[in-house]
Amino acid sequence: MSTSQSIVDNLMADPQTLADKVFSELTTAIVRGELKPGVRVSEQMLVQKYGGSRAPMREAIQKLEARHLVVRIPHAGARVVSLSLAELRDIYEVRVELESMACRLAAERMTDDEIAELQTLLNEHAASIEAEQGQSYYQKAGDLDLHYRLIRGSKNERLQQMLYGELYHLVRMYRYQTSTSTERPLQALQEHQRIVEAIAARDAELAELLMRRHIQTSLLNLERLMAEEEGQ
Amino acid sequence: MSTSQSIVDNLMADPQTLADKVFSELTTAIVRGELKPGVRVSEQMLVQKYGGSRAPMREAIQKLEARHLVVRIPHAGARVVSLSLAELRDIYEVRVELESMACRLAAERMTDDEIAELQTLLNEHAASIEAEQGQSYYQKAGDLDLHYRLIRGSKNERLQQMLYGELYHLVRMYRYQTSTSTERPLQALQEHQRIVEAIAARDAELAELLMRRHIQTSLLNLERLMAEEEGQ
DNA sequence: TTCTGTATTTTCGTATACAATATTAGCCTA
DNA sequence: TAGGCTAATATTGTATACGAAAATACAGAA
Repeated sequence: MSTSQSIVDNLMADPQTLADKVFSELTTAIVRGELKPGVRVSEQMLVQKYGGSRAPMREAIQKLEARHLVVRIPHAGARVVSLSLAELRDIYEVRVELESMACRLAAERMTDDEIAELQTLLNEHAASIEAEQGQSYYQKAGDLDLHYRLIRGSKNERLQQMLYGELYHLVRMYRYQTSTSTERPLQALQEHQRIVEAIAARDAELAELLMRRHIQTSLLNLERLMAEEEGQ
Repeated sequence: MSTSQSIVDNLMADPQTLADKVFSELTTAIVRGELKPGVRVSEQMLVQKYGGSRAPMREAIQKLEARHLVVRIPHAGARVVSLSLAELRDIYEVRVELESMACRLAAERMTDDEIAELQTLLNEHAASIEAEQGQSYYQKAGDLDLHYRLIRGSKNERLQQMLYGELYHLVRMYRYQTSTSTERPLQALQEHQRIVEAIAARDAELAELLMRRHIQTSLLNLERLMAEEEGQ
């Protein structure tokens, strides 16, 4: 579990340029909900916050735009992206397809050692839930950790880029915002266990199916939470 | 057929800024192979070519990076992306999944009118091939046109963004470069016809399957062409 | 009070200048 | 002659300045 946080949070190992550093920090801020959807992100503001001049700030904002974390309008500036429920469904629809695909490929391509590591990871999660010490944050980190490993297991670089770089930030962003409540950790763990079992059995089709259902369930969950939040 | 070219080539309707204009032109240049893979794209060079100052050129290059059309290394500059066969396979693997998904959704979500337009389009293609007047460029444009319409038919904005913005430029780039030869237009047309038939019958599963095969065939074709070119 | 048109202010798009880094060419040495 | 080191060059990263566009505030009229 010691590596979970780094895998989840460290997205840019060594920012060689100021623009990259700002981009990296802004990304985490947005994903964590410290910068809320719809909030303006002006270049001047970033200069005051991070120092330096406008040029690198502008570049950072453009990088955020490329990852769909902000929306930029010519001459009008950038705002933190604000997704409608319909857009979130679109994202999940694509995510389901890509991640279940990744799962299928993982079942075909992961080495036996890598699969063994998955099982170890799940045991740790189980212990963590049993002891109820990890709390929801670590459980979520653990959840992400497994998903990341499976995606990596697809051995398809482009697929990994699309899932990490395009979709996951947005998904995480809305999960952070909605799920202050504990997010059915036990059920999720059991689903994970079944998925890993299928992979261990090299049953690609089943693994794909189970992952598809797993993510669809989490969408239903997210919709419920958003509806509740709306109702408040 | 009159709209084909605009759909295929016009990617930015009205570039409100110089950076966007340069980005737009560079994109077409790279996709058409006028800027070959591996070629350096320096800011100074763009200033000389398009006028203006470095700032907007820099921004254009960053936009290209976001679309994976150039690779940028800090302090070292940008080069037109050069894909290995393995990377191209990764891209196609993802494309197969996303586009067959789009096809499935199209079968479920397109209106009857939209489907009727597909059939009209195919008739035009058939006539064009019969007359052999269109030549390979128009046939390719027509091929793309159908794919674009199906993707739009998915009614999933994010899916469209990913296919257009992330994958298609790269796919087209390598198709332009390899396929000087006529690219099995008749066979492709027949495959298209079957796909549209399935959509008209609202048989989503079949439409998905046929599209999957269609793209896999085109990958095989591309690999053959690249191998031939390698051999020269 | 609410809407609209205008003026002010803010912010962005672009131009230019300087600093830091990587590339390249040339020289020296083995 | 080949390889490595050094200096010159070129290119990028950043800073600052100015013009243009949009957001905002305010005043006046309905």
